[in-house]
Amino acid sequence: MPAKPSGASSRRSRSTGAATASGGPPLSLERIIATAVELLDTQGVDGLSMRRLADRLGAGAMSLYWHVGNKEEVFDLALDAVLAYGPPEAETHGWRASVVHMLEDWRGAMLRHPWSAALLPRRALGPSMLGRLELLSQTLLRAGVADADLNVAIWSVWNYVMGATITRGSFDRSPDDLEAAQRRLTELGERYPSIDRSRLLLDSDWDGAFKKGLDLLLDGLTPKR
Amino acid sequence: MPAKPSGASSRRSRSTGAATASGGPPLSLERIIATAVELLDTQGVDGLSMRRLADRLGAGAMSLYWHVGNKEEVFDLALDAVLAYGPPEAETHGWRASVVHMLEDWRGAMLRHPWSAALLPRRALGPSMLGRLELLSQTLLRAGVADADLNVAIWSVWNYVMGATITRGSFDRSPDDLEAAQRRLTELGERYPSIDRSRLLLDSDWDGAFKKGLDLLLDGLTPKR
DNA sequence: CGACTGAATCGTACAGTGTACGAGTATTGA
DNA sequence: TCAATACTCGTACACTGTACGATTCAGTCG
Repeated sequence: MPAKPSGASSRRSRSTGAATASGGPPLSLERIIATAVELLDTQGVDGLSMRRLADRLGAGAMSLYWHVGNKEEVFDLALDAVLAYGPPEAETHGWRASVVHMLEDWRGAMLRHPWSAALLPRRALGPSMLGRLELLSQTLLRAGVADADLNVAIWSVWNYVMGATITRGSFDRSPDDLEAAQRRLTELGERYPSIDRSRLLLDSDWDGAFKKGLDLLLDGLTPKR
Repeated sequence: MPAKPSGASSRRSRSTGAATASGGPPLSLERIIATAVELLDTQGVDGLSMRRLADRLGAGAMSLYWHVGNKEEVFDLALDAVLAYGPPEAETHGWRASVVHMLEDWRGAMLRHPWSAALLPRRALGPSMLGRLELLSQTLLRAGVADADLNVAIWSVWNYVMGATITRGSFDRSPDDLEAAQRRLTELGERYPSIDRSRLLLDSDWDGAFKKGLDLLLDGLTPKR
């Protein structure tokens, strides 16, 4: 029985060259995850199957299991890859700017990869998310948040970003779909007059609302001086 | 080719009696959905398969498809059943109380059925949710929110409830799991000192934080007098 | 009574899924 | 040259959603 790396160490195929005997470049964790992200981006969560993933890599389905323990691990790694964060080299001015930068980058990443927002809460926190939380935690402390209030503050921010992004992502369907939904609403106008009239499903400045709400939230969470 | 009801009309089995020939009560949309909710509650989203559902109903798998178009419809109907809302008969005092009541009821329902929170953003809005949104909309208008601010206000509240509930639900795993996660964090203490020290993954007064944040949010959204 | 109709149930079959198992191959080190 | 290691992959199994068609049953009409 061979020793699967799966969780740790080796796995890098030094220079085996040779490729997969059918010409393509050799398998590797990096390539697998990159292709998985591609597939997820184009086909959605249900579009990712081990066989399709392997096909796209020019490999047999079972070959993936040398590099990866199971499908869930593919999700975890893809999620973590997409959520990686390197803070900007240019020194940011003040704690507030660095918090806002990280959060908007986070949100941006989830919107670029719409499957990620819905997946994130269902998987354990990976290194990328832990790193972001650590940064957030340190920055809030630096901003003067008391130890006792820290957890509440962190989760408030987390909840805000997740809620806003998941919702927005779910309304990112084609305009046709939305129009259809709104039309259905109008047909039942007697039942839902108010949300029909306000065109709730159609007119929403998501990005503006996000920034505004975030400012308010940060104001409320940090000590007023 | 028989005419499937699936979306409309008939479907009620008048008094066919006879049952399923194997004794159980006859199939019906109500029974199917009720059993689906049971299954989802006990086995989670992945635990619901058409065959298992049919087994539990003492029926053949394909019999379900007389009452339901496909599996997605089962999800939609289960979700809607679980999220139904009848406002309290006792007249509530003021708009604020009625908003808070509806939102806490909503949150309570999602926490009682943990699969629902993660599912809700991925499905179209059903009658129950539309009804809740309509109520929210009318109440906010009554509270003095301007037409132009209405959509932003509604979505802010929605985002808040969704974010808080999805996150809390995802941390509702067994205490053992959480302990393990925290221990892993401590092992990597050098990497994540701050969130390790604050025991972010363990100590969180979700319910208290929810109520507090909601109050703040409503304060910010409604016009100050 | 028999013929007919439509509602409802269900068995079989098919394409697709994740992955356990074990055989196969290529590359390395002794 | 031999053995170990790293890696690939074919086959098989249990399970999924559901298309299709046969079957059963209740009720109505002639």
